[in-house]
Amino acid sequence: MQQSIALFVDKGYSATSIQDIVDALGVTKGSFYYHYKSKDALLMDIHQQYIDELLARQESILQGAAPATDKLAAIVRLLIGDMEKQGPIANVYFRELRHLKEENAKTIRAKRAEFREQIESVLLEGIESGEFRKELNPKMTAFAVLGVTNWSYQWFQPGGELATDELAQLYTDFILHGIMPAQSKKP
Amino acid sequence: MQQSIALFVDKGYSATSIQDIVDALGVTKGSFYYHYKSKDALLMDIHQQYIDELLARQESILQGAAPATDKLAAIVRLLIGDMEKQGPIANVYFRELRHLKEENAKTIRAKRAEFREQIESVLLEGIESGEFRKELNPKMTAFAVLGVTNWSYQWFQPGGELATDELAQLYTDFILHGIMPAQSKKP
Amino acid sequence: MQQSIALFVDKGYSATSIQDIVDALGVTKGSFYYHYKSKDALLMDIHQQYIDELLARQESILQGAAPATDKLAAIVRLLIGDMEKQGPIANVYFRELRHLKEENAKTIRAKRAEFREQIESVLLEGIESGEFRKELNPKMTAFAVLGVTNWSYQWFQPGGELATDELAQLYTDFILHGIMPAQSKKP
Amino acid sequence: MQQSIALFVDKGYSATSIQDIVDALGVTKGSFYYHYKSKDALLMDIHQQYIDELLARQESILQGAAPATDKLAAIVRLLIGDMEKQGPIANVYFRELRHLKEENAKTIRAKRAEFREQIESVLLEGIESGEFRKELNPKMTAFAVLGVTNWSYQWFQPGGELATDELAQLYTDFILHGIMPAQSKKP
DNA sequence: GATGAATGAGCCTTCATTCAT
DNA sequence: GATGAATGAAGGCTCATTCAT
Repeated sequence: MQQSIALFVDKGYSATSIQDIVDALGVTKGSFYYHYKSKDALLMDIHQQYIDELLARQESILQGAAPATDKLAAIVRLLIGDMEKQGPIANVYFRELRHLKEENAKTIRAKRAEFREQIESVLLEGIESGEFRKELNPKMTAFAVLGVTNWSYQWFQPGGELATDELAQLYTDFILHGIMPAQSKKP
Repeated sequence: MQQSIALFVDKGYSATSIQDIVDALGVTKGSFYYHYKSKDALLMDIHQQYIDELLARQESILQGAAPATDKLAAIVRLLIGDMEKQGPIANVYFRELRHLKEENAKTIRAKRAEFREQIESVLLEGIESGEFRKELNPKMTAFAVLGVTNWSYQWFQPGGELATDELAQLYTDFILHGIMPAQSKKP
Repeated sequence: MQQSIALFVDKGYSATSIQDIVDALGVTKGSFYYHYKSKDALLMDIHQQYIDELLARQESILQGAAPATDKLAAIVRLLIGDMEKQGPIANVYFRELRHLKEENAKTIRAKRAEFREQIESVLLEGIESGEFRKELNPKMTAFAVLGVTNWSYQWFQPGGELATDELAQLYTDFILHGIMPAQSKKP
Repeated sequence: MQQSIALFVDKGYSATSIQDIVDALGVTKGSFYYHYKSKDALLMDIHQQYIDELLARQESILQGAAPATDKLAAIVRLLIGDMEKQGPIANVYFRELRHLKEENAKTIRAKRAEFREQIESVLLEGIESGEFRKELNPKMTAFAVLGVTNWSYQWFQPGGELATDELAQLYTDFILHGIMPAQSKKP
């Protein structure tokens, strides 16, 4: 799975052949099909593993009694924070959904929506508590947050000019400024 | 080209065959190769057409003498504003770069960087003029802006609950709040 | 199609690969798939061509005003008479039905039943006219007739000790003796 | 073997994989190869078991001192009589000979010929004793008998409108009428 | 401008078989 | 007796591309 993720990141799912994968591992195609039912099943496994972990960690953030501001910051850190380890798998997750067969895609899309709706509910919480601006559209703002974080998987190079922690900090800042009322900015 | 873009959006470049394209048009493969040298050349044409128009329109925004705030808002509108017409081509542009052959990819990556750097320069302008917060990292902020806008191509459905104009307005708001100092917020 | 029939006769449908077929023709696989949608489609074509011709010729036999005895004899000659030309295709037809996909198999089974029922109707005609024995079970007798004729495709070698005409004569004789009343045998 | 026969009947030898067989049994492929040297060996076992029993039973029919008419009737009953139990194996036997490797096929073909020649000899016996018509060609008539009986394996459904006993009776009748002189028909 | 036919490479998948455990 | 893992060959099919007409 590790190897296949690396290849999918590099060339895309469709353009990566089973032969590419098994060559990278030094095994044979027959062996691949002993462990996976199909190329599609492999892609599904990748998707499921990523989103399931993400949802689990999001839930543990939501269960706490922290203010919405802190919860949102934690979610941003969750998404960006371990890009080093999760970067490749996330990359596949964000790009290759359409190559799942419809039946599987439906499952993943549902979990994807769930994740986004949890962000919406944190935003709503913050709006009601007065932490966030009243005029925000929670749904669109959730998409904006996801845009900022997820887009970084397209360009961020771990080990480049910025550490992931620093990026997470910058973006938390940017997002919180974007949604908090003018007078209540953190010092 | 229109048809091929629609198919690339739907199934991805690799998973779309020339046969798919010509079937959708009711012509034959031979005919395709009369007009395009290769599948790759078609993809390059799509990329070039999109980025060239974007750069041209960005330039005309930059040439004005407006404040940085207005310029940035104009760029956001440029990216989101005509999603109805440009949505599909943008979708291909954002997803299929990796399938260009290296030589072509280099060209596009250069223009892509140019576009981003122009946003950086607007941000810098705003920081210097005091319109934007001093502590911003212009490069990372440029990526954040692009994240917010470009990500919308992944989920936005024209004709859904929100018009593109409204989305552009919401996101301009979100972004400007994110980068302007607390005390100078627009009313 | 000729070549593929020969190969199917020799090795069976499943054991004959597309490669086998195109090798025998000196073309390439791509070429095969330009002309046939699938291996299954080729098999269907073979079935359809055989049964359609058979049904057409059977119909022209039935339309005449001849006595049932003559009609039945004509059908036996129809089945055995041109084994030289039709032998191979008939062989495939009798053996490979199960490899058609269900949808196609249904079509062929229907035509097959039609052919048999026409034989039944000739038998019934003969029974009513007193040409054939009253106690015959028309359906089972139709199957018996088909057994005698069709089985010969499994062992008959054209150019062997007997000409097809002679075989047709022998079998017409055998069958008519089998179904006519004792007293009315032909001299 | 039971399971494999059922699968061969359903899909054909070539189209049935070892995996299919072991799946149906709930064991693993390794286990199959502990019991059978190869797929071909399994097919040979099936053939051998069927023809050996048939030959043995035929021999016991032939050893009696009954008239040819009775012997022939007994052989017809032998072939059709226990179609319920023997149907599936006979089906494989009649269809899959060509998938034996040449060396094995030769053995089976020899036994097959032997069985047929025994029928020929009964026919000859009957012709000489005056039970059967003088002008019969014993070889072709033997094939006709086998056609009537063996073809029934292609369409007969135990538990359908007719019992196997009744079918055997009908076909004995048909065949004997077909070969006996007009004046000596049974009452 | 367009077509029909062909090609060779490559694709995903399945196969019969082997073998260490 | 049985299993799990592997293998190399082959299978059906699709692909981007070419080219004579």
